[in-house]
Amino acid sequence: MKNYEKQQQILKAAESRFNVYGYQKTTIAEVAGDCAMSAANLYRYFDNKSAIGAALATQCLAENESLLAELVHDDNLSSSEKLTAFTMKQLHYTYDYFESAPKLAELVEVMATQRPDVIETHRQHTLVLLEQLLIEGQQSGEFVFDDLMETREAVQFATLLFYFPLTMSLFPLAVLEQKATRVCQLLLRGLKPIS
Amino acid sequence: MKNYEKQQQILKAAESRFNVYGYQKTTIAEVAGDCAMSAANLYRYFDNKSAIGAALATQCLAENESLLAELVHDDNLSSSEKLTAFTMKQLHYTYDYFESAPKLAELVEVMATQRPDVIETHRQHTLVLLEQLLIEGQQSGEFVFDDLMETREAVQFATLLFYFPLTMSLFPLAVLEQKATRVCQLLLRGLKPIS
DNA sequence: TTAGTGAGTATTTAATTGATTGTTCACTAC
DNA sequence: GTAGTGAACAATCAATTAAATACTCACTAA
Repeated sequence: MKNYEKQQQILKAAESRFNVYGYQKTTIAEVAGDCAMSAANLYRYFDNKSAIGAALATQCLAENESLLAELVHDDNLSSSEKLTAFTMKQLHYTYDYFESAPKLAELVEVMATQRPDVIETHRQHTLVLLEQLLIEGQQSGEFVFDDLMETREAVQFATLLFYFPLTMSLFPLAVLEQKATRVCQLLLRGLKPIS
Repeated sequence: MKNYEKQQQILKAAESRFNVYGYQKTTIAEVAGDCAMSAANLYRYFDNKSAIGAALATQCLAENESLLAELVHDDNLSSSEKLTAFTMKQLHYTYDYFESAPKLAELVEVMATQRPDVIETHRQHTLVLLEQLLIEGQQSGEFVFDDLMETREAVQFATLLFYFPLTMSLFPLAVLEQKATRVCQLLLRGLKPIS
């Protein structure tokens, strides 16, 4: 499809701009100009500016999700190790992002208010990954719990703070790492079979 | 002390104003006027506007702390019940505050940026209460854990989200209650002795 | 029909300015 | 010395305006 290629071109141009100048400071006209087209024509490929941002944010969050999925399906780790690594990976991913690409972090923040569905979808995806992790642990006898749905949400909420953008600016990374480790330890004790 | 009484008078006047018009929209001149003094004279009792806000916020947070302390020292509850109730109480306190006194909630938000020490002190206080709760549970044999300091912080961080002002606007109360219950259940399983 | 455009509008943003307000200080009254 | 004040200053806020920008549409070219 020609359409798809044009969309990708636009997204690429937009990403470059967003990276350097930030979401709010780049104009549709500039992005269109980079693609050698008029602003009006760009609207044939995206409904509005938010849609471009949402597409990029989704892409960026999907990248994170695939890293997490890799972890969940890693055969060299126990389920306990995976759970801790899962939280740590999200923590580091979020933290590094806010350090190395603060302008793209701005994008995520804008999306959080303008397109909460993007963030919510991502939360659902990580919830599914967490679910897979828990099921695997249960099947191997490493974890014991009653209700899968309740447990996955309990784990997510208990660790949600560690990849909340706001938290990143409140505590230094070392502190967050330490606390996250401890929370995971405690959660794991709660998931282990009563031997 | 005369000084102390004047301070209290000022705080009372300020609180009334803050409650109705909010922190940012009330002026020092107005508060001073309510106390039948000039703005200049008010500065003999408080260094600046933030100091008045900080004093009120501290007072407000101390009120919450005393409710929590009551809970921790309640003889009719098991330690497990206390831990859940502890989290729930903080959740409801924060939520109700943002519902019923949104203007005072604004005060807390302003303090979070202008006077983070006020919030941090409150966090330390609840940490001490949590510590007492855990010690009691350990002594009664209801809880088992290695490191008290690590555990109290793990519990606090795992439940911190439930009384984060930001969270209040992201999820409805019913959802937060449900998730908090589940997180507490999981944490309690981790604290229980391996029987 | 599909890809594209320039001109136009309505909504956001930015800049300017003027008024408020937080804060200080020299000073008075007792 | 203690409690208080009005006047002055600098910083902040509000209102107004001007400019930029998101988005639409009638229209063209292939």
